[in-house]
This record gives sequence, structure tokens and C-alpha cells, in this order.
Amino acid sequence: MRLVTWNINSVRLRIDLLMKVVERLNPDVLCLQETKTPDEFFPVDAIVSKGFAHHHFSGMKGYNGVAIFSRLPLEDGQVHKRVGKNDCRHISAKVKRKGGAFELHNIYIPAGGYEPDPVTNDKFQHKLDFVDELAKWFPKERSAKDAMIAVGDFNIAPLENDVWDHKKMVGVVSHTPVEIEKFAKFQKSVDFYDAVRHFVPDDKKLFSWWSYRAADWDTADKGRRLDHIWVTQKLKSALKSHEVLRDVRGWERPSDHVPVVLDLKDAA
DNA sequence: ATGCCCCATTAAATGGGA
Repeated sequence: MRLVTWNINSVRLRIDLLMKVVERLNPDVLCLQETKTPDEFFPVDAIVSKGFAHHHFSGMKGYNGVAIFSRLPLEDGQVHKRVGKNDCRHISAKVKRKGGAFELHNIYIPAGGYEPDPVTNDKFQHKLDFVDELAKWFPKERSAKDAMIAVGDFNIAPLENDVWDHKKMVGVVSHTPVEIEKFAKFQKSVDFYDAVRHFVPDDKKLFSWWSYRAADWDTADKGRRLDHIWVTQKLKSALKSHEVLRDVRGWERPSDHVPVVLDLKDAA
């Protein structure tokens, strides 16, 4: 089973790029973030025509928005409000996979603004609250024994080699100690395992995002790993391979994020 | 070295991204 997650930065603007990604990867399950589209304008038919008969999404005007498309049946689609807002950042559905069903969580954690100070920057406060809530919600509403996969744009690069320069980035939102501490609590809450770092050692740089502002993103390579795929322990033995589609960042009118792929063995 | 950008909304600015 092949799973792909991608912060597409507007699904309507980049539907053609999405078709290319789907043709190249032939995923079974596709998770998107920052679709930036109210549900009534979502380009459902184009994606369904590629064989994704099952879908579950939640979008709004202009911002945010998350979507799951699947060749495998989906059940029990849910939209999760976070920190009292209705801002389309967390959905879930059960995926009927050969080798055992699992619950898939597609999450878009707030970016958090510029100043890494929750007192002066309420966007940063919102981000911290959002991660705190996830850390409490998962053990309360779910169990570490469940088969679950959590994917998405988590907007936090936790490891030193998840950013281009740890020392220069330590005070920059996405790599500050307080974010990384809360991120770790969220991960530990139901014992999520980092399915991408399973394949790439911690001492090797790995990025999934490069700023639009960098003149030459490829040469400068000042990236961050903001997009994640986690699995609960039950699925650890099914991990097969991964891929980060770096070259997609070099396509015409790209997203600033690239697709991240995980392959699971059919038999658990 | 968060910066020179990009997107959506709405009408040439603004807010958000990270």
C-alpha cells in the first residue's frame, strides 16, 4: 500500500501538478494540506477520475483545508475541531487495507507566525495550544494499541538535521525548543513512530520544504523537514520504503512543499 | 539569511505562509 502526503498550497491552482504526481507515484491513499478551497469548489472529479473512488475532505475559503483521497474504502470520516476553531486542519478516516485496517489522521498544524513568543504573537500561542491539544486528545480518544497513521504538514522540524543549519534556526519558528518539546509530547502520547526517519538516519539532512523567497532553492538548499508520516507500533513491522520527491520543488509553479511517500507491506 | 516570493481575496492593497 502506497501513501502520499503533500502540502499542495492550493489544490485548484495545482490540480495539473497533482495529476502528474498521481501518475508518477500511483498511490493508494493521498493526503493533501492547504487545499485553500471551500468543499463546493473542490476539484473532486479530476481526482476521482484517477481511480480514487473514496474521499473525505474539509475546506474553507482562502486558507487551510485538508483532504484524503483513497482507492481503498474509507469509513467513519471525521472532522476534528482544534482549540475552539473551525479551521479545517485535522480530519481522519479508517482505511480498509489488506493486512489490516488503520485510522488515518491528516493534520495541518498552524505555522505560528514570525516571533517565537506566545505573549506578543498569538499565532505562535495558537500553534503551541494546537500541539498541546493533539497530545491530550490522542491518548484520551484513541489508544497507542490502535493501528493509526498520522501525516501532514506539522510545521515543526524536530531534529538538527531536519533544518539546513541547526544553530542558525534554533530561534526561528518551526525549530525552537518549546515547539520541539511539545512536538515530542504529541508524538509520545500514543507512541507514534517516525516512519520516514526509520529509513533515513538522524545524522543525514532531510527536507520537505524550501522557501519561495530563496533565489536558488536547490543550490542554497536551506530547507526544513516540516512534513511528517508517523505510524503506531502496530504498523512498524509493515514499513517497506519511503521517498521524498525533492525534484517536484523544481517543477513550474511548484508548491513550496514536496510530496512524501510511504510504502507499507500488505501483510502486517 | 526570514529575505529578494507566492497564494487568495478583492480590487492595489492586505493577511498568511514559515
